[in-house]
Amino acid sequence: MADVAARAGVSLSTASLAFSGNKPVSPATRERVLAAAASLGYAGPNPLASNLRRGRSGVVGIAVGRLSTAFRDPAALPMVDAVSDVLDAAGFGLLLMGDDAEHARLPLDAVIYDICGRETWTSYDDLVARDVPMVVVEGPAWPGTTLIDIDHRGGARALARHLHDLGHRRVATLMLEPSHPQREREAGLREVFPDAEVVGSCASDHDAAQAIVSDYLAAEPDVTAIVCQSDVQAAAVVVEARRRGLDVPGDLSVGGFDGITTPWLDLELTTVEQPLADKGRATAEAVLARIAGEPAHDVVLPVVLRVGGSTGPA
Amino acid sequence: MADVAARAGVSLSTASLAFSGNKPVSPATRERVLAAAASLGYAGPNPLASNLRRGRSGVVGIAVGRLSTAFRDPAALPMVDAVSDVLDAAGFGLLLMGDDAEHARLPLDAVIYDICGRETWTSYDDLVARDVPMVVVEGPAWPGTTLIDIDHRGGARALARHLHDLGHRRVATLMLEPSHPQREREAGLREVFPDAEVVGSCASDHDAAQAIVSDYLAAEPDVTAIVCQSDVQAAAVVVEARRRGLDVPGDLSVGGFDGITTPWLDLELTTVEQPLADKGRATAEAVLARIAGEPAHDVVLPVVLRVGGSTGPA
DNA sequence: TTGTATGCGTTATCAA
DNA sequence: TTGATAACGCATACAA
Repeated sequence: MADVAARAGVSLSTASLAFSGNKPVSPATRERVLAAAASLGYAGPNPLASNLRRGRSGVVGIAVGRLSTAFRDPAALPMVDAVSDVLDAAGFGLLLMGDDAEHARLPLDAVIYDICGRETWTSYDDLVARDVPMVVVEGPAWPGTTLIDIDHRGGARALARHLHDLGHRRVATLMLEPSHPQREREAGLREVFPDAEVVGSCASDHDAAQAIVSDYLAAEPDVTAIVCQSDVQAAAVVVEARRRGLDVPGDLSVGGFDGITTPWLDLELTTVEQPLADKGRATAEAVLARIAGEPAHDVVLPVVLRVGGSTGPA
Repeated sequence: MADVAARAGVSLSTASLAFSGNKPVSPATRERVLAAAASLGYAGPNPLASNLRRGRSGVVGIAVGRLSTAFRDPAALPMVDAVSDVLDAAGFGLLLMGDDAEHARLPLDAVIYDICGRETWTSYDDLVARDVPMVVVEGPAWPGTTLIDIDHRGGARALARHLHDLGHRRVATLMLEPSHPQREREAGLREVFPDAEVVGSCASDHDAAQAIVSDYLAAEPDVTAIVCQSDVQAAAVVVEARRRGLDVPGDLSVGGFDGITTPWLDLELTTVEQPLADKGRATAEAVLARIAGEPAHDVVLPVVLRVGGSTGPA
């Protein structure tokens, strides 16, 4: 930049201003600086130096674990997309993080924990030590973090009531791995069906869910409905039930969670629809606030029951 | 770090070495430095300063466009996962890039273009100007980039021959949007079926594919097989064919591309399996080589035909 | 194995 | 609107 400034006949600081626009520069000077840059093949301020001086990298980490696990469930995508949109607009980029502490050496302005069923993250302590702002999606909230959550319990309760209204009394549930969302949803379910049987628990993965529910249905259980904790699980239950000759919802009602579309099924799932994009936007806004040093309040977003064709009278 | 060094009674450079391990430091000194750091709450070298000094950020961009588009097709995930694994092990992180030029201000050591059907990226010129190494996945290769590709044409040809061997003569193809992979695959198909009819073209998305093929089948075309350019498309064709009362593969054979699993179908697709993880690893290795200033050679990976239950005698 | 000295390329402060 | 100057926090060449 010094060369560019010299070539343009201005000082280094003026050249810097011409690029950053942080203070007014006369159009003529700016023009000369840009021309000098072009003729010297200078592509603009070096991001590394700029980062050091400004104390900011423009990089926000998002901890999702393994991609093929995190994004196997389509419900994860719209949320991350929304985060990305908001951060992009503010000039920040999203860096994918696994859960190893090596990331401590990366220049992160903030970190998002998109919990995905995890309970702990080994990088937490490191980030606290470095004063890196953290935003946690779907809890649990740790000290110093901002929490963006949805109303798991209320959603689960609404779905349970819907089934109860349809006359169901013997209900089972296919759970996610132990986590804050799972515990909250189970609590909501048990407000209506205290004795709901547990089918099993697995990630939000078609194969895993189908295998578990296959074993369960083979034992010819005495239930009229299965409540799942994700639509991917619910779709797997529908597929498996049919494979066993059961009619859905005639013989078995199936409930989901998330509100994604399942185009490969010929019915729409009854599900608890969560505002995925809103969740992402709220997350990104909390991140930006924390980076700016402003306080960020926790958020709990509402969900709505969407009745489809996978549930019917008991 | 100066404070830590003072506290430990060593020089700044020794403290630096104690943290980086780039030169030998006596265990005793190192111990004292680390203890001093702990007692002062110093979490290790500031990444921003370290980055400037070393001329490297540890951040590698990956341009995939919109996440919910790029990762809607499960085939994209294992590849990115493999990239992430290799880069992680080398201390690099993956930053998701859309296609806007704002990313020019981010500290990127290299950029991966995971083409996903795109032909152009607006950030290319900027990155060239900044001398940022670029690796392009599935072409076309631009000047200065390293190309990691698969044998699209050979795979498509093998699938076409398989159908020809089964007696098929009237074959149609459902294409991806215009792109290097699509053109190569079409060329492979036409080596065997020069007159293959075009069903249409769309992204690798279930809904889009099903809509297109629905219109096509409604016209009761005179074909015995449909070759798709992704397994997601192929699954959609199977679903739609059955919805119309056609037996697969009795009335219609369907071929795919990618080699993913489709657990919600009760048959395995006949498909061209590509080495997704190998592709990711090769990509990451090319990135690391280019960052290290070493030459990186282009790569073309082989594919294999995997015969499943979606194709049968004409 | 440790210490001294220098500069990485900016941006911000302040004065002109 | 512009210019002089001082950090930003570290890693390395070199000398000891």
